[in-house]
Amino acid sequence: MPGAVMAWYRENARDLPWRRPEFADRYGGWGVLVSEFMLQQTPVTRVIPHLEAWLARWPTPTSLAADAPADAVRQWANLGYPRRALWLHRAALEIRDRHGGVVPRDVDALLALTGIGDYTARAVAVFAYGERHPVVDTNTRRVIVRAIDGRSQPDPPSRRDLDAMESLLPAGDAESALFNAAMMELGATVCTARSPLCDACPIAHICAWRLAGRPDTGDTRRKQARYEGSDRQARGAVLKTLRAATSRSVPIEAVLPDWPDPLQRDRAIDSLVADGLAEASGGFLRLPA
DNA sequence: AAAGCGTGGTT
DNA sequence: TAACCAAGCTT
Repeated sequence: MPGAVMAWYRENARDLPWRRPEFADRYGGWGVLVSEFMLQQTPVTRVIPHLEAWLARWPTPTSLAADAPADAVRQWANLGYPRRALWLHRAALEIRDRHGGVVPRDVDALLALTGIGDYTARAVAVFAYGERHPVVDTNTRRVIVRAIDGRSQPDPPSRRDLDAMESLLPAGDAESALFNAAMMELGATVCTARSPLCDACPIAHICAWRLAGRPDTGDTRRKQARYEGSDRQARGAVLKTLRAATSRSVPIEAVLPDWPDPLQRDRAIDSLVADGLAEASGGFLRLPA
């Protein structure tokens, strides 16, 4: 299977900034690290412009570390999950203080950085430094569960995913990096969650799920909670006003004065402060200095 | 270990 | 239109 997927990838990979040879100098350890933070749960097409702007402003971890977390949260804009901006800033501090300003290539050192888990650590080690590790994201998990297990949707991430991918990995470093990227790409563009394009799939002939008639095998994934009216929506609205504020501090009574549920607004402010995404003092609220 | 965490595009 | 979906991580 790896051979067919890699051959398909060579012909069909999307033209993305970090894949362009002329941008290779921008996508070393730091460029890949920033891109992977942004890509955690945010679609590629929304990430690209923000990624280029971020790297233009902060071309190194040390340059980001020299600015305030508030600057990172503002620059993050509407990418969503703003604590990623906070965590990325924290990781930059850790890289400056523990690694001399150089993004580490060792998976365990990467895992020890704030905001980096099993996926991101291996993605940096493999795509930035060419090491040989299994890189498993939701796309790869979906391809594997369909092709091998014959089911329609993957289970939540687990240690087994890494083992399954490891057993498929080609022997060479460069080949294994290509295969990791190819599996993600196949899941992202062909073996999609909702309407897979099996006619365009390079491994349709050996796919257990397709050969079984694409049964709906049930979905063990968690359902996403309703957003409209949620605390998350309230947090998002509070943070949006803090980001937009021209003066850096906002009187607390001026934050969402007309929010339908004042208790929910207060809860949102408190939780943002608890998360370090906002600071309250003297009746004012602001992004973290 | 299950739940919480943004935002916007697609179906 | 409401639900689904998107290169996950932390507690």
